[in-house]
Amino acid sequence: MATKKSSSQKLKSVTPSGKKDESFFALVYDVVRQVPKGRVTSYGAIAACLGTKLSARMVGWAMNGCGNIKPKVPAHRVVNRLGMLSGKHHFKPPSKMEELLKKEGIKVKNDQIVGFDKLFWDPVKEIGF
DNA sequence: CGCCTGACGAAAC
DNA sequence: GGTTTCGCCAGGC
Repeated sequence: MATKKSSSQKLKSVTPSGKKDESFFALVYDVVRQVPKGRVTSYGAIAACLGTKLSARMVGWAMNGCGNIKPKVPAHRVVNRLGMLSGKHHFKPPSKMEELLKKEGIKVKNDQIVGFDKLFWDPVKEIGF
């Protein structure tokens, strides 16, 4: 690759120049895609990062097409504030979510992320909004 | 054009 | 202290 990842690539909302047509749906996908492997985040954190913290529901709702989006969105890294795999039931194979998380080094016990507190990845802190 | 739903979150009871 | 309900915002029918 010619360019080597320009250091911190802050996507910060998709506003190239007034082209926010992507709806915040794409924004959610972008943020989730930036989640490092072995890390997890919560819907509310993403929502807050986008500015819609008033409605974390929209974030999860945006994932409605998680299997319909172009680049694969690691929706399995997104869980609710409790660290529970709330969206696992929406995956093609519900167990796929735990499998992916376990593969990344994340332990899942009883549909809940073990050490969610340390694995928690805050987009607002990393991206800075 | 209007009602309902929706993978959360926090407050209220 | 656990359970329930409302609230947010936006899209789908």
